[in-house]
Amino acid sequence: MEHPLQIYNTLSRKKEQFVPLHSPLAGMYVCGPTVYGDPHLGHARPAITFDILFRYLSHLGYKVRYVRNITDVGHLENDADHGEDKIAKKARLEQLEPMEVVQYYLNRYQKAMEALNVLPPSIEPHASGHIIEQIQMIKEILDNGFAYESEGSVYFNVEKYNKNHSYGKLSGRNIEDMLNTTRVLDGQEEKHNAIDFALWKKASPEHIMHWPSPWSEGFPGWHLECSAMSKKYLGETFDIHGGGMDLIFPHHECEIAQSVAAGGHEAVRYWMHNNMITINGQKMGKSLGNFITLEELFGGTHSLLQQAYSPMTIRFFILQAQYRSTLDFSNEALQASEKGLERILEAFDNIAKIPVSAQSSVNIKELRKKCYDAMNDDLNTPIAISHLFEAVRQINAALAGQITLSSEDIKELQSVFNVFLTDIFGIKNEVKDGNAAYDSFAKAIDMLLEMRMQAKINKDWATSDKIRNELTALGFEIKDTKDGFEWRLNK
RNA sequence: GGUUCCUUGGCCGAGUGGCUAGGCACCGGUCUGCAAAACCGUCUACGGCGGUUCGAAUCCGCCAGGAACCUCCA
Repeated sequence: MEHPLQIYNTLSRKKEQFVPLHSPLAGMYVCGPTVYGDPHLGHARPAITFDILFRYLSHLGYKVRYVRNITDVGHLENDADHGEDKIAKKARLEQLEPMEVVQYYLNRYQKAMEALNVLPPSIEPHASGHIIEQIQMIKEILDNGFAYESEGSVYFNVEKYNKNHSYGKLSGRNIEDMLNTTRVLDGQEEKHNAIDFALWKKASPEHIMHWPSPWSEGFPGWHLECSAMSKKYLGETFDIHGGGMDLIFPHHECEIAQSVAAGGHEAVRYWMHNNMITINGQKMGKSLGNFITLEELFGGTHSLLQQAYSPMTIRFFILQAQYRSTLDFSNEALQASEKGLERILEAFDNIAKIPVSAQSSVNIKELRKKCYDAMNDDLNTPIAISHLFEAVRQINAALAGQITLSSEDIKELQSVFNVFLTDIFGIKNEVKDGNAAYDSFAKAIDMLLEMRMQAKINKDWATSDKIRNELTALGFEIKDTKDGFEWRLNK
């Protein structure tokens, strides 16, 4: 498995050669959603980014175990250790069982992910299903002296941990700054220090989700679930941990502290973080209320949207930016992606129609390597896509007879598009793929258009226009070409 | 206020010292009963000022503007 894949490690702040701990196995853990609301465009970014990584590592030959958690308990509102549990609040407001809320939004999340052609992870563990593992980890941290109990809750002692370890190494901040700048919030008196974070919280009487523990009837802190579940499924040390950049602090910083405090060493070898999707230059997110749900995007039902954007358009849009850059949402940008995607898919389809020549008049041998080089450079999908667009121009030129391609080169083009566009980028033709009846349906349309051709030959413009107009009204796009016709069903 | 980062042509977005990414839009052309589409071509940018260098979008400094994190957030 020789490959020069470099990935950017947030911890070292540089690109590093990816060498898994137990090749050919590779383990990756990515922070999944807190399922208390509809998935929005922001959720699509990490899902697609790490889907690409999952697909690419698999393509390179690794046996990848991809764990993406579901947060269904412990994630509090307002401030990390004091607000109401997000799931519980939603359940209270809608008079549902918390698990009904979880199941409802989880179903919607998974449906949206499937539409985006995001492969399901190998394991999708729920925080609430791993209370025992989390309690065990708290015990280890307590035994090692890095946590303290206070009124039924257990807190991580950041100051003590920082004496021999570096709290803040991932996010690049130092504890003194944080002691000076961390706000003191009401109800935090039971913590020794404002920067300490909860491992276990005693449940208040109105809190409906709680479990027994040695300290109180309560629930685990948010940061703990990822440490406990990654350890359970990927081991004490594993390869990649991913998530959004906004999780670096405090979430991932706390994960590092927890792992070290419990097991004596860090768990993660490569930390990867995707950047945010912005709207008008600002982060799209719940707290700002400026998010657009995926359902609204697919249906074009949000007031900011000029039209509906298909899941593949969204996917392609996200892949046209490098994952560590912010990506600005706009109708213009989405429409550009939609057009570009159509063009690339059409060319992909047309590879099969290229006339076979004895020899190629151009050299396409470098294409595959260029795509690999781009992917190996920290998953530079926009560069890889730009190479595919260069190939699109060659495909079109070959179809127009301006260049010639040998059957070997045509096969090579087909193969490169299959590998990169279909397998690695996960781009599919939304009309055709998975539609078993498509062929029969397509032949019926072809038949109608053959009749229109005949009418045209007879200069029977009335009939020819009638067929075109009525098909157009049904959502078909009819194009006349030099010696025939083309059509496409607009979604 | 602290920490970190960003500023590329009409829009999105690659690019880390010399070899003018790519997509979309615009404009021009080809094709065409009409129409639409498609295809081809064109458009040569790097916030401002100064510095380093034979040479800077790319390195350094200052200034301006913006963002993320420091509370939950992908």
